[in-house]
Amino acid sequence: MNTQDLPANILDPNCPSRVIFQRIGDKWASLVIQVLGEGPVRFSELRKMVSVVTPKVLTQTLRALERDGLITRTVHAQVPPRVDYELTAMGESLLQPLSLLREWAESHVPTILEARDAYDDAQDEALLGSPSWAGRTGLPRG
Amino acid sequence: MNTQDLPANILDPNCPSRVIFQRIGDKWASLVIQVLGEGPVRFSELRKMVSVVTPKVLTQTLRALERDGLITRTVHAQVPPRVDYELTAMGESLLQPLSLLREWAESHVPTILEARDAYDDAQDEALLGSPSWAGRTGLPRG
DNA sequence: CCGTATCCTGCTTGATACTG
DNA sequence: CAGTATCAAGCAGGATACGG
Repeated sequence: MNTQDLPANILDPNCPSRVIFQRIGDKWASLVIQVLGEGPVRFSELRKMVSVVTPKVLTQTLRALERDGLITRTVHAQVPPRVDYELTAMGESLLQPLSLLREWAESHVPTILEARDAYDDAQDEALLGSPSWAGRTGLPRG
Repeated sequence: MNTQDLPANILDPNCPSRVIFQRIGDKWASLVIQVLGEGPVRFSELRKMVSVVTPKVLTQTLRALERDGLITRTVHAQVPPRVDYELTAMGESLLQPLSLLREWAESHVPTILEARDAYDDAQDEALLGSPSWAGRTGLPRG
């Protein structure tokens, strides 16, 4: 497998590479990964850190990540049950590309938000033809 | 704006950075971006390259990317209509983090697929207690 | 050629309640 | 504490048909 593969495969929805993109886009998965990037965390802690996600959804997320070999689940046989989740080596290796993406996001999100506002304004004007009425938002572009 | 922001914001589902992750996870958006990375492409070409996606869905994807300021839409007033889509500067800047992610995916996907298989096998055995029967049929739990 | 208009379906997400 | 079970809602994605 070389990295010079023709671009045809990345256009194939069946391309397994897509599974990663799915995980990234998953509402909670990427959050969990980044939290676990700082060390093992137990279930209840995870729930608290990731703004009160319901246990069902968190479990689904964790199971999916475990199935993909990105995290491990360790059950401590104790009277008060304790389960720790931790990144695997592969999971940790995902931290870097994820970080890069997060950095890109943080630095470009303001521009994106402005672009959306401008786009929506343009749509409004196109529909009405008369932008005489005062702008919706107090945020002019530029 | 430093990059040392407390990790609290990345855990907030309201954090605007999430919009990028959503786009990445979008079924067609990241594909379109990577296709457009090689130059402007017109609508029908895009449809062919990205394995026959329906026009509605492709339009949705393109509109969303345009609204975010990641691509531009250029209409050529011709007898046979011609519309070209092209990455903006910001869109191009997304190419690199995206590429990194794709490379990570391509190099780890085999391991992930193995992990999934192992996980599913373990589940089957846990349920049955007797893995004597030959390998799965490919369909876990009809 | 480049879309829009409808209608439809499955999956993701979640609220709520219950168990070892 | 760490989940599972059940039910319900919303929305992304898509099939099909039609319009500028």
